[in-house]
Amino acid sequence: MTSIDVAAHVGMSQATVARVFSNPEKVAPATRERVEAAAAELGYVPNAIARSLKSQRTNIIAAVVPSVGEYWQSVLTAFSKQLAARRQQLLLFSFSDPAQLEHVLASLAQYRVDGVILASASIDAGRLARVGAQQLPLVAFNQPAASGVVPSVSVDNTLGMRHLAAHLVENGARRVAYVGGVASTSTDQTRYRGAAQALADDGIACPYAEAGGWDYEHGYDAARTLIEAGDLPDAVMVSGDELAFGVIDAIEDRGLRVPDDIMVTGFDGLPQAAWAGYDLTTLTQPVELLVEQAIALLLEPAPAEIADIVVAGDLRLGRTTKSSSTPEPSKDHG
Amino acid sequence: MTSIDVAAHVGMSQATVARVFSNPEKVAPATRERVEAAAAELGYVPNAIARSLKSQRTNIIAAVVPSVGEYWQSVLTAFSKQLAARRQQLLLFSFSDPAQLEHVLASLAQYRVDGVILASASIDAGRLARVGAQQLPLVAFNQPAASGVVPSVSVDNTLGMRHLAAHLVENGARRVAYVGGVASTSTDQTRYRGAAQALADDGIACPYAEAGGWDYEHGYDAARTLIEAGDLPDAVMVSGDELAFGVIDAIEDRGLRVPDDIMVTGFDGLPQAAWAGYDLTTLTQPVELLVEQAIALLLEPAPAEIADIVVAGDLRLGRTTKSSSTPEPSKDHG
DNA sequence: CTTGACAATGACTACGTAGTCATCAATGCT
DNA sequence: AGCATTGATGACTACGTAGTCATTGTCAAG
Repeated sequence: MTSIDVAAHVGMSQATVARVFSNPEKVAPATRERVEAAAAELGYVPNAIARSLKSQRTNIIAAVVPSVGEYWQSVLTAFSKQLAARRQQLLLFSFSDPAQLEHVLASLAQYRVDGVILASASIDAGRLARVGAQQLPLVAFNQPAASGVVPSVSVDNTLGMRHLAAHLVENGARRVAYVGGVASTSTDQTRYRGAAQALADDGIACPYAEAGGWDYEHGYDAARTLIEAGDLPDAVMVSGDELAFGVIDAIEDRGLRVPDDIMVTGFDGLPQAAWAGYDLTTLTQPVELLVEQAIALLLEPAPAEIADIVVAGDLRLGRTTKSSSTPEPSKDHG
Repeated sequence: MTSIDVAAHVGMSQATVARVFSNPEKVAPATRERVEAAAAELGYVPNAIARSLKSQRTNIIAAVVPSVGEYWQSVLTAFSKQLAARRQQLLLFSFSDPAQLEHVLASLAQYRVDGVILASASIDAGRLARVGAQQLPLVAFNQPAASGVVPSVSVDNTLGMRHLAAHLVENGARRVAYVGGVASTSTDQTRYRGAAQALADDGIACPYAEAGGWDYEHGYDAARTLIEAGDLPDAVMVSGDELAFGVIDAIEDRGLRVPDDIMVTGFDGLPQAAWAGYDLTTLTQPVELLVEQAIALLLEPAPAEIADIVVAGDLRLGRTTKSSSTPEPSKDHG
């Protein structure tokens, strides 16, 4: 079924049929109705492939997203929703191993998408620059390393961790440990920096331990190692919520209590953080807002210089830290 | 950059350049190398849009998936991975409200995708039939209602619930309540049927309570209502894992213990079910296998009759039910 | 009644590729 | 040497649409 078939059916030219679907206001109402009726009858639907070839716009945005992790899944959902509202489709390129990225980016290039969202902690600046050198609109999502190299949108990792650290110190933390995800990622680095700096202001050290991944299991294992090493901290700051869930479960499986023995903070603000079973103190990322900014950066005419949008998150207070309303009797001063 | 530009650059015809990228074995090695070198130099990448128009194959599979829910996210991930392995791309159409489906399916029709995966509990048979009437390959994923109407792949809901019910009865359950997700969905109906039938075989009733949704909050609220009504069961069977997490937290928030006071079973086998914090007894869906079957159904030549693949899941025993190794002293017989 | 303006429509073409067929050279065979 | 076979390549075209330009018809102003 093509526009030519419909045209033949109503005895008009293909051009008129095409106009009915692309510029309806340029067609006489009576004509339009006849064409629409015929199209419905014949089951004609415009071919987006052909339209894309002619118009050089696909109305498709590609998202390059890690295939694992609760956080990325929620981001993906937000993108899919907001793009749908803008009549754009989402072509998904997921990868589980950074090594696959080359291949993913190669196959991505074939589809002449209108823009690309690059969301992964594990792309280095060099590769980013190479991708950015191509013509197509691009935005890096939550990748501090991309700042200044390609247009990017991120939550303020450092500020967020500062808030969490301040909250911990206010509520009695004196010995703090940090559990990172993957030390080589800029996300991990900026988050740790925020935590370490804020704690240093209060004269508190913040030893870093790398979990080696961002998932529950890595968090669980890292916490177990930490506990077995003895010399327990009174608070653990964790680089991500999913890791933090593992940390909490490991602590409680060892018979210790959260927050009484050890306080725990996360980062991301996953839906699960609000679940009663965890009720995690964390930094909630304004995902909808971040996504909105990212899409705007892609679809609206780009500014002259490379945009670098950084948005602050919100502190979420849960049961995994003591609340200031029931302050711990402090040891050294009122 | 087009194949014509590359052809001009090496002084050959466009046809030869195109062949290098589509049928390399039909081009002399020397020629191929020259073309490839020129393409790399000029940054030429074949245009998938044009190729699709010409070849009438897009190498794109559309997935219509609800935008909410842990379960669907894991399914989506599996599809994206396995399709990538088959050199297919995934065009994502997500929707949060069944009312959006009409619009989603309409915009889906414009992209001449090679196949469609329809994954949602909330599509009725009538609509399914209408979609199936179109020409394009289609497979319904985990939608019992689709059975016989369109090709479909599902986990065996009824059998799975039978296993769970048997496990409960073996371990002392005598009064069982059922918490469903959305009663009007075929998924909910087939699951409840399995539970009710298996329990009826042992002379146990299984009153159904509808949570009204599939997420944590609905599970929490449903369990709270159940508890407040008094007359507590000794086991609750829940239609989905995410619901079950809410049920567990609600039970424990009321000071009751799982499994000692009330046992809980889920369904799906989400990653979180294995988390130490919940360690849920559930029916693990073989998602990778289901997805593999679904893709095969799409990409391989369809059989004459409408395929209806049903795969059994695996029972996962967690701490939310008592284990038969420590049997409860039975009340009426050995 | 003529002319200019404008609305509605049609003829034509380009978008970039891949498949069909034709052409031509080189090879193997009798 | 003559001929069939094979391999490599080029010319050409179709895929389905949307934009450009030309054509036709209508109407109002002069």
